[in-house]
Amino acid sequence: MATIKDVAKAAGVSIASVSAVLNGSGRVGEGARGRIANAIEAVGYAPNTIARSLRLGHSHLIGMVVGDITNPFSGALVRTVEKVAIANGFSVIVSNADGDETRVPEIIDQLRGQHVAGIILNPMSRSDALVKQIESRPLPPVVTMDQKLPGLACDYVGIDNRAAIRMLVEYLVRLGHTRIALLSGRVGRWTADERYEGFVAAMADAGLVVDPSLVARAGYEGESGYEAAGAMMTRQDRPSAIVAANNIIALGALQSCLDLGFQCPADISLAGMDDVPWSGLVRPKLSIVGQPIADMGELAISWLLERIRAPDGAIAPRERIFRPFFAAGDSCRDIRPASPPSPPPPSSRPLSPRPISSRRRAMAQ
Amino acid sequence: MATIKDVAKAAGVSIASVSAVLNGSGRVGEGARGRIANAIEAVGYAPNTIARSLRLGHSHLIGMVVGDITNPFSGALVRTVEKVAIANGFSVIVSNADGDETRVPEIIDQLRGQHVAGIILNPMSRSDALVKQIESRPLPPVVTMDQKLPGLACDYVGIDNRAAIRMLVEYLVRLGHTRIALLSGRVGRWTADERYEGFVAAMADAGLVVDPSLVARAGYEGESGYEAAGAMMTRQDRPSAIVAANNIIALGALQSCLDLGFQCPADISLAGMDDVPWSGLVRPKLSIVGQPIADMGELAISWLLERIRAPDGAIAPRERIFRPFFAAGDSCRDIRPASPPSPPPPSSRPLSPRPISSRRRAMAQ
DNA sequence: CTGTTAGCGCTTTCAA
DNA sequence: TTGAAAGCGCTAACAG
Repeated sequence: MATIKDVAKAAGVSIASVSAVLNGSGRVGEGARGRIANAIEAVGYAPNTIARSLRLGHSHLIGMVVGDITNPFSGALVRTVEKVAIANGFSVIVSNADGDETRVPEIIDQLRGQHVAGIILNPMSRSDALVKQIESRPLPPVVTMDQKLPGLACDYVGIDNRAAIRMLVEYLVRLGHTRIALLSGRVGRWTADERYEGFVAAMADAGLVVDPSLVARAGYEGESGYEAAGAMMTRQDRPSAIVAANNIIALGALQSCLDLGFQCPADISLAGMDDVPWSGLVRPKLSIVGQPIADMGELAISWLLERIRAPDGAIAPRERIFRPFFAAGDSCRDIRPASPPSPPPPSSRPLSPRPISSRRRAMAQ
Repeated sequence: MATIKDVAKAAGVSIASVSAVLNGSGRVGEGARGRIANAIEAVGYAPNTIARSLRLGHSHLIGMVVGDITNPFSGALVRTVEKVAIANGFSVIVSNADGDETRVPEIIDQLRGQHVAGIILNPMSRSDALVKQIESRPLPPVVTMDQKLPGLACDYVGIDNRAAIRMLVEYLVRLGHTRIALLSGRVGRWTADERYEGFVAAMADAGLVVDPSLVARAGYEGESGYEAAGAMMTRQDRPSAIVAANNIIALGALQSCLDLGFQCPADISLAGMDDVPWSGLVRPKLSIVGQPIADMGELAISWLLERIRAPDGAIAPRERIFRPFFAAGDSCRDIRPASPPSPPPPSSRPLSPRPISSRRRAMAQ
């Protein structure tokens, strides 16, 4: 591997000059600059970022902790973050907690060891181990997503989970539904708890009772949605509508209903959170509340880069709660006894039929 | 950040002893060992892997170059690779070429600069820039996926793309189709070329002519599939069946047909490559030829780790071509004049109705 | 404008 | 069993 020394020798200059050229400080003369550029090409030199990092005291690596890399939500987020990071000379280490929040602390220790310049963190929960670790160890700049981390001087980017679920519940209520089920993630997983609480509050505000047996807290995976929905749909007093707390659960629930021979929305109405790339092709098209992933990802990485560049403690903790958006599909039935054919959606964001490609782009960029 | 020096001072020993304890060389006495362990805990020491990497000449980072991180195919691959890598003490840097093969060389240079221990590389094409770079620069151990890189002493993991497309064509031919279109990726993109050639060969073997105007080489993105299919379907002599060279194209094409008011499979038959997580919920369910992603990812990272641990040049280049599998959906119509209702699928792999969750797992793990 | 040099934190000889 | 010291490749004073 060619080093800066080789370049210097090939160009007949000192390593300081090579370094200066590499870092753009204009202290090098035209002639030398040209010879150095040639030498770099000739010896196939690529700067050793490890040595540079050691010298500088920090790397140009950014750690990104996602809950589940196979969720298209994560993929879209990673893509956005990576794009901005690379444009700024940083690389991204993606760490996948694989749905298990207890893995977060060890992932962070790993990242600490890599001396990453900053971390974009979905903490997933507020486990004791995580809190303890964060309190006891120094951390690089951090931007949290999905869940706030109180007591840590970091930024937070998220959406209002309660409001999001509320939009879903209110939509269903307006369609005449009263017996509404909720499928959410496991207890202790932050967004799952928030969405659960939003559900309870919205139901109460609508004057409806929450049947505890119609609330499942099984997990964010497709299996969970499939099984929980199956259990509810095979009961005598099955719900008329199901709210799913994420995209994967919703798809699992839909599959379960179809497998059991139910029609959607004829027999069961279904509404979920988060967009999926091919939502336009899933039949029936799901009514959803989505998150502006690209905007969120861009803000998160921008804030992180600011923090990395700013002197320690110069930036006060910031937070931005994005507005979720509603997109009506045809997975929910109007079951009011006598009523106009269709109520207006609760949000201004229209859902015209558009090709999946553009919908995908809307989600991914 | 505490360094090895701080630990040494706190323990009243030299840094050499601390290092020895950290690395398990048993040259340190009991007493010293105990004091060092305490000191490490007391100062909250985490080894600086950057310094260690500089000293050792290599990092515990693995670079992974994917074609398009938003393609669920990539997500599943990353997940598998990362899981195995972490279990072996490595971290993964994910680099996204974002569909643009000309970005691969610079990505590799980036990774070289990071002094990654190895690279899992989807070269995407065999561009001059890439070949030149690979010939002229030293590279860490490499395992290529999707496309072989001749002349490089590395391993290769892929599938037989021609055979995969052939399965699709033969399936359609058996259903009585003769006017079959192909939507593939751009010219120069390896898998796209291979799949195109497989298509031509399979058509010839079936005694069918390839209508050049029914072959699109627009790109692997959903937009491409949408537009190309739209153009073909609005012609007078539209095809009776379309073969899509990847999952995203297939979904775009399906959306396009539906938007134009065509029924699938009544008006148009559609078959594609690669599974998608929610394939069970897309209506109609697509007939596809898939790749055993998890197996491929696991082999790739295992081979890479072997190469990283082996002395230079100790392992001869290996390659493994996985068998693609066929999974029948109901997106293809039998248009033979008088015939039995349905032909047997060309492969033994059954496609029973299964919940998306398990299908997802089948794809992702 | 250019070169010399002191470290960044670590591992690893080599002496003691 | 221990410690001193060299040096991985780079950047940034500082000296010329």
